[in-house]
Amino acid sequence: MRSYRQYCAVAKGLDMVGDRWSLLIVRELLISGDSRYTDLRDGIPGIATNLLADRLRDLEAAGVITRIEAPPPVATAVFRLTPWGEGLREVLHALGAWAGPLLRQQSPSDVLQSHWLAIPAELYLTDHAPDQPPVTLEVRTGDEPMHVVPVDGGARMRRGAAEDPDAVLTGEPPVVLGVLTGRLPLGTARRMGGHYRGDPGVLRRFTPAG
Amino acid sequence: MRSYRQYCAVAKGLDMVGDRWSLLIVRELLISGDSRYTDLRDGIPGIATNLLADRLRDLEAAGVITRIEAPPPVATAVFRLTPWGEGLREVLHALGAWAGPLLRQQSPSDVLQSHWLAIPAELYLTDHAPDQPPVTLEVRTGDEPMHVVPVDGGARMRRGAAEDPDAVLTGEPPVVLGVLTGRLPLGTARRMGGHYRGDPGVLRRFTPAG
DNA sequence: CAGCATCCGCTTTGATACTG
DNA sequence: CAGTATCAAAGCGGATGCTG
Repeated sequence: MRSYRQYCAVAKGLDMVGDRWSLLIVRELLISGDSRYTDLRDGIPGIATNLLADRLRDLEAAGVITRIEAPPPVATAVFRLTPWGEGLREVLHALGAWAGPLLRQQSPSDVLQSHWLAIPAELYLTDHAPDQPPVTLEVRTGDEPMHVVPVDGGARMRRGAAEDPDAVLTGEPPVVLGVLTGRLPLGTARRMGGHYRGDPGVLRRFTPAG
Repeated sequence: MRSYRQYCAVAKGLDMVGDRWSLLIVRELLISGDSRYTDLRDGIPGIATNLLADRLRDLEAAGVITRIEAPPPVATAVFRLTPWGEGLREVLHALGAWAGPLLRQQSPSDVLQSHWLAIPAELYLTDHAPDQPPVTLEVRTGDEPMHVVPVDGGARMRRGAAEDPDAVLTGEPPVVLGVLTGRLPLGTARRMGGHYRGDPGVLRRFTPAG
């Protein structure tokens, strides 16, 4: 991207990550950690392979990511956020929180990968009972199951099904997201096709307010 | 901008404000409030006039800004952030904070408008003595003077010179910014060409830590 | 003059094909 | 698997022209 050439923090930040696709690459690395080229391509549907290669070069040159070459036994290289690149978490959280209302309806042409929900969900999820034994909430929507677990005072949303979930939340993505963010009471969510099985306390432990 | 077509808060946010120049328009409206077309053009050096018109249309269609038509006595229309658009303040703050280190050196080709400093500065400035009578710190760097005043517990950076400043900070932009963010002690700043006149308590009242 | 719209050369993107 | 190569289409940047 051509620099804005403005001595301004916002403009300088955009010089680094304002290119199309760049922040979505950062999103994938924030959610999934170290990723191979094909992991990134799969996690960012729509990106052209040449642009992915271009952006990875740009982001590495900017110091946002590093390319970790594989250890000798013919493995494959992975990409990782630098500590500075990790600092973009707050930017993506702010942007995700701002754009949250746009997720209330889902366009038919929108692709959904369940792990993307981790960004808006973790913004709202907490652990209201950190001294209690840990519980697991499985979330089923989109292309793969996810599960929420308490992690030192907060909550994290991880990929995959839970081994022995204490509760399971199912439904269309906007409904599931509404429940997780505390915007939709369970009763309303049920009327919208949502489904909850297990101890309601599990949900209350993680979600805001009521 | 072509939509990413991903059911993801970050992607949806970028669909709205990910176009080149869009967030710089928001920056201007956040710092300066209601602005006319030419105010925006002057505050965003480098933007082509047709692109400014395009982006204003897009942002209005997205619900980020509104166009306020002038009152009858032939005035001129102004652009204003909607309440939702104001929510981008947190995004720009996060991005500005992340990109802060990039402002430690100023490239000779960078344009500087002093009011842009308000974003990184206000991130760090507070009012440590809200019950004391208000004081004013004038900041002279770049193309126009600015001044810092306490505003209910926090601090705001406003355009223009102060009427009767209690202290005046002068220097090259990276030095002034270093002092305001608390990164550079005054002694170090002086060695870098910075200049401070007035009660040192005024600076301490606003800046973090020491 | 403020507030655009049009035109044109250039760069970036998107889609697909191909390669080590 | 991890990219590079190619090329049409879209977007950008800069200049200029038009309209109240």
